[in-house]
Amino acid sequence: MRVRFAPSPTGALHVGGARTALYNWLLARGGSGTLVLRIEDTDRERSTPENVAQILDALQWLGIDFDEGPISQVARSERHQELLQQLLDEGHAYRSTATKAEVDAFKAQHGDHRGFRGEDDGSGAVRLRVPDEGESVVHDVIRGDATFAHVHLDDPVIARADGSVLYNFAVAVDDMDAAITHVVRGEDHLSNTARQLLVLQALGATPPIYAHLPLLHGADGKKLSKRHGAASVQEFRDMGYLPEALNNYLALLGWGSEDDETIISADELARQFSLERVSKNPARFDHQKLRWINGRYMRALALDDLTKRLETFTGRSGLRDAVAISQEKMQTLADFEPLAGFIFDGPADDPKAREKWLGEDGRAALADVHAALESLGEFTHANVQQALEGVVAARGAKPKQVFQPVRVALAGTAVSPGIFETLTVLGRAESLARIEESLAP
RNA sequence: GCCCCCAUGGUGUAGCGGUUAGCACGCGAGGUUUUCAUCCUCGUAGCGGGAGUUCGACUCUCCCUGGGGGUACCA
Repeated sequence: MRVRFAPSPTGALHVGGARTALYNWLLARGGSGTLVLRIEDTDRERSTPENVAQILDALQWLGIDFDEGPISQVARSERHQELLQQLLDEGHAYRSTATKAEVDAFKAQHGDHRGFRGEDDGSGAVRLRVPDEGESVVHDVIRGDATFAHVHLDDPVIARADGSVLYNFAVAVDDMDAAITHVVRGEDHLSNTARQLLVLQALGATPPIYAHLPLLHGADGKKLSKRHGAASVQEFRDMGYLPEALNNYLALLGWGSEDDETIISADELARQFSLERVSKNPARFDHQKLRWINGRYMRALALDDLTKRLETFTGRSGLRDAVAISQEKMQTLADFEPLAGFIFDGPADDPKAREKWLGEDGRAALADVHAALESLGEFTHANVQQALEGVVAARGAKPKQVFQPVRVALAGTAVSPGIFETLTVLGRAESLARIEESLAP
């Protein structure tokens, strides 16, 4: 099996593209297949080296590696010219100067049920001759057969007037030359497949097996874009998602395992994945579920691993202790700063929290805590806990009446990791200093 | 306009002629709990509509409706 992922470098890698890449990768890794990466850069206007770099970066971050490539499509233009000339020589294609307006006029004249057929003008763009009779059938592993009657198809332009080839031609040729056995791509290419089949046929080549994946939509059912919070892989990375979580979520968007597992490792996915089980309907991207899955992965990570990722994500260092007491409270890497940033930056400023918990009673409790901690022996979790619980008992208060003022004194907010853990991580001196700060008039 | 594809709760999916329509997220109610989370329990909600085929349709066929894609000298 030889599969390929062929992104167009006209922008960052979209999560839809990431899923396509993932499915191809799973296919290759699940069997003993080969994954080829090809950059579809025939659109010289919109393709940029920066975008290529960005796509490569996104794939690497996701852990999607390839066996061959990246192959630049324009780098193969000599081969494209050769085959283009062959089609011209054999009469499968012709040069036409017909403009869009002329094509429209032709169709208006012949009615809606007649595709455009041009004359050989000897110059202009190259169009592929589509037979009037017959039909092209896309045998799709996921959808079954999709039949396209030739009468409805216009003779497609396969090369510009300057001779540079267009997508539908280049793709067919490159897949053929790379001996691709399975073309797995988005459903937006299904209609184009009929044209590619025609190119392949003119070339006398045997078409690969096709599988068109359902498209990804935003929560509103519209095309997924930045408007929906995030669309590119980099954006998800910046939002604090883990690549393995994103992969896991993406795999499940449009594919269901036979059992009902939700958290599935890449290895297991590769083992189970099959095109036959890919869903036919478009899927809406659900950020909440991604968050939940991400949280699961965050909690399952070894402390050192999570620490490393958070240090990379935040640009901080020495996070281990703070991470240890925050791990089970985070769903994304981005949750760390608001939850535990106070440990390094000092208390946050939350007037409402102070007002609510540092009133007369709160400050009295805080004073008791200060005294208890000051005279405490070793400043360990167990001792700290005992001390605070002692204050609760002595004051005849509810735990929260003592703990929350302490929390606000330390964190500046009413939310933080466990209070005993936080005190322990902060250490006696820092803890007392912050409490004194809150006690000061 | 024309061509193609799709249709199970709010979301992602399982189901592949006979099921109390399963699982997960979300949501709701409880429990655990020092906040927030986590965790546990229970609950909520679905086969778009209409004709057929069949003893029997979520499942097969057709139509409608809805959604999506294509129709570029973009990919």
